[in-house]
Amino acid sequence: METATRTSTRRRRPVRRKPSGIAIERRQDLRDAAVRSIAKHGYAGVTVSMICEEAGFSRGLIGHYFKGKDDLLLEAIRAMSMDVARANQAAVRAAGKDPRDRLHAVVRSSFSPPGFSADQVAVWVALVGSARWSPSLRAIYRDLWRGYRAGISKLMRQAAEQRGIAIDAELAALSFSQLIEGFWVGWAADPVAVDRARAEKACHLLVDMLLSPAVGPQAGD
Amino acid sequence: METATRTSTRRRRPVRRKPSGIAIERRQDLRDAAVRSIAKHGYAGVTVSMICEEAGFSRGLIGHYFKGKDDLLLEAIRAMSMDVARANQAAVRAAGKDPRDRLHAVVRSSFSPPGFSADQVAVWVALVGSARWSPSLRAIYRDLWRGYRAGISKLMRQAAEQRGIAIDAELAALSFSQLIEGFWVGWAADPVAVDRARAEKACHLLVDMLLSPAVGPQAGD
Amino acid sequence: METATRTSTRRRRPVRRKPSGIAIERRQDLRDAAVRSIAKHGYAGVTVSMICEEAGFSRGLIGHYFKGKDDLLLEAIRAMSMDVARANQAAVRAAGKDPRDRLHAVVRSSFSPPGFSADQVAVWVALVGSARWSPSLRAIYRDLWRGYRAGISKLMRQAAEQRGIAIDAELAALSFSQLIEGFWVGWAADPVAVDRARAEKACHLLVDMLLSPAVGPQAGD
Amino acid sequence: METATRTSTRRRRPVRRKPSGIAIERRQDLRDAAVRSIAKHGYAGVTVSMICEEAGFSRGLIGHYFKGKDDLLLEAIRAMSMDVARANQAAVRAAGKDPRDRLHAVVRSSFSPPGFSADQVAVWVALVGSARWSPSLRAIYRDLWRGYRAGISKLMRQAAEQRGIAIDAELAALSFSQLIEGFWVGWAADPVAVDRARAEKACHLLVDMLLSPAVGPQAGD
DNA sequence: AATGAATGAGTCTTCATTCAT
DNA sequence: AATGAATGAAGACTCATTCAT
Repeated sequence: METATRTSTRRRRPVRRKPSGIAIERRQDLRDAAVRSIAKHGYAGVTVSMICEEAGFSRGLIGHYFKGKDDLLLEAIRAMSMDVARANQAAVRAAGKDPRDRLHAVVRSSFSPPGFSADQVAVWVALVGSARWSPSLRAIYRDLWRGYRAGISKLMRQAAEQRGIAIDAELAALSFSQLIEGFWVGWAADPVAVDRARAEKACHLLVDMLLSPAVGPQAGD
Repeated sequence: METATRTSTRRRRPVRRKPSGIAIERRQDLRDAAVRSIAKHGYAGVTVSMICEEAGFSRGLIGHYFKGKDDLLLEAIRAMSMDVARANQAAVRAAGKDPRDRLHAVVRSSFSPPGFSADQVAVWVALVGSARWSPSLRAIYRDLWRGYRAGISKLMRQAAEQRGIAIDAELAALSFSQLIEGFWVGWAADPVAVDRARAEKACHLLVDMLLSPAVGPQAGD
Repeated sequence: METATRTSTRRRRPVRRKPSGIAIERRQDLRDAAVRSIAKHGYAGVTVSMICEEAGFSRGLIGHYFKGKDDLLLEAIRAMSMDVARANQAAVRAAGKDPRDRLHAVVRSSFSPPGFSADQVAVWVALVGSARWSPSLRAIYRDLWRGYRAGISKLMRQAAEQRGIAIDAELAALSFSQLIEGFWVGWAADPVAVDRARAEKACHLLVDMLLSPAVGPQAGD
Repeated sequence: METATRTSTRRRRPVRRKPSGIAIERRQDLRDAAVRSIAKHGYAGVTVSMICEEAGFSRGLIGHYFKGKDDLLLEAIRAMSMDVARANQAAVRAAGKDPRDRLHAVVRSSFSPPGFSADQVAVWVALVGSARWSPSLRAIYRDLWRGYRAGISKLMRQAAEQRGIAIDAELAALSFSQLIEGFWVGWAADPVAVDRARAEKACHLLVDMLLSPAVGPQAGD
């Protein structure tokens, strides 16, 4: 229904705004439930009821912690993205200083927990399959990949320099990121044909090939 | 080749011919309109109204030619898939006998019309983003890729034999297919970062790397 | 849910837009049902279900003929307003040329059908009680009264000139309009205390008093 | 006089005193906040959250002091009505003994503080616009007007006797009350067209006209 | 064969109320 | 006494499907 414009006068200071601990917890509960629900039913198939049931709360609760369904879904996907990104970063740091080792660490991280799980891949595929038609999802998607590729690109450049070869690091990073993404979406839809272990192996191989002298993407091609 | 977009020149309400001919044509009209609608609004965002309006018919018409919305959408995606497959096959045949040439021809075909168009990629992404949660879509997806990979695998084996190298042709085919799919979904969501020409270049490069002695996936690794 | 922006390409001409007779009829049905429903339950108390049931249709029908509940309610109130205005105009025309006769005719028209009915007064009161908080309703309200007062003001001026007295015609018209409105809202809430016949009598009397020499609102006071 | 708006200076969370005193004060706080909220959002648009926020308390507090939302709203409107009535009574008393002076004092009181304020008029209009559909509101409305008219009627009779003219005092009082109410609702929805000062002037004029010999409502007409 | 009118199920959202702390 | 977390009912809206013309 149409609402009048707020002609605010004499409003007292709004009652507390600080997310009060429990609020943070509930938002987290709902985000997690949303991730699981998206994984189970797809981005379009998920309903508020499903999420709340999954979280163990009543339907109306969502309104207390999120502006609406979209807001929650977006936050859930953002959180999942950040989890994946964090897992990669941790893997990189744990791999030592060598750029080539770090690249292989990213590959491993991309196909094993905590950066890779059935739910995470499913939500990622849901994101992929919706980003084209939703500006907000698209923004999440782009930001994540662009940052990711920048990191990979840097590692590629370092690894190439170290080995004394000249490569198109950006193109290498693009191949790297898209091969992983290709395996993710392929695995989500057909985990039999797109075996996880073989996918990882193929990615390791790609790194090796890209960093082989006179074989990888020559700078200035 | 018959692409979905080619039909855009079809006139509304064509003059009547044989009843059966009309039926075939109507189904075709609706399928094409469905493809365009999915490309425009996403798989979940498309409505019967949109499709019928896009096709130039009234809402109720769909019931005369399809069991329902899902039936139409499935057919539309199936048709799109077959168009893409046909384009690849034609490209392969046109490339001559050499298996390596044929692989490069598939790459070219994967990033240029008639096997590659904005609508086709969009619908493909819609398929990818829904296949996990729809048995029917999953079946379409799997059948297509499995057949595709079988063909690529065969070409990989032939090319390797020809060059006297031993490779894991299945793994090579898997990498090939998933890199292309990775580029497709990346391009759909971020065509700026995932440039079409560079994507194609990266795929050509992958073929070359895979078929390089002592670099590609060694059989028995 | 979030929807993508419409990237229209190749859209065919939309299928017919002409309100097809039956559409006009249904809109009318729904408008009438809305007026009755508002009269029965108040502006805020009315629901889409009530209106559709009152009209004898299913809940979903409203979406075919109106943008939504607000749209329908607005149209209904607008239509009611115009009915009242038309009734007044007809009464004025039927009253002959004399401006004083015409003013009395407006009074009569304001308290007898077709310009006055329980439903019309109820809807008017609903409008009065919501206009302050709804820009759209306010616009309807203002337009109607301003036009109304302009007409009354003109008649007042003519009647005064005819009788050779100088009055503040605008103030007279304002008094006239607000006395009638006061009686309407009073009658709606307490028809026993605010008797229709006595209300009409009081309004006739106001006209006479306003047009009495040396008693009414002197111009330039 | 106690007006609804005067309370706006009350501090949030006053220091505790006697339990009963606190309870009285809380009820008062909530009543005042309800009046302001109704004025701001309309009778139907007001929510418990709004009122509690306006009062500076948490949502749940209302349950401690009122049976529910309706109970609070009713009390708030009742309080506002009584404020207005009290303002009129005070004005009458302050005007001296002359009945005609007293009537003019009521007019003045009806268009100036503390009997007239934007919030009070707004809440009054909310009452007018809901009374027809709510037995409780209707009762408040009727009681108030009936008492009011009885007082005006008495003054009218006295003033007429004093001046030696015979009038229909009830009808005069009805005109008086409904003209004022008409101006109130008109001013609420269109304060530009229904100017406060001109409204007051028109009401003073009505009193004079009603009390003019051979012009006003003759007893026995 | 084609239309578009009508239906009703499904979903999101709002919000008064309850209640444990 | 006060808070705000949680519930669940109610209502608006969308849209696939049916069907009379």
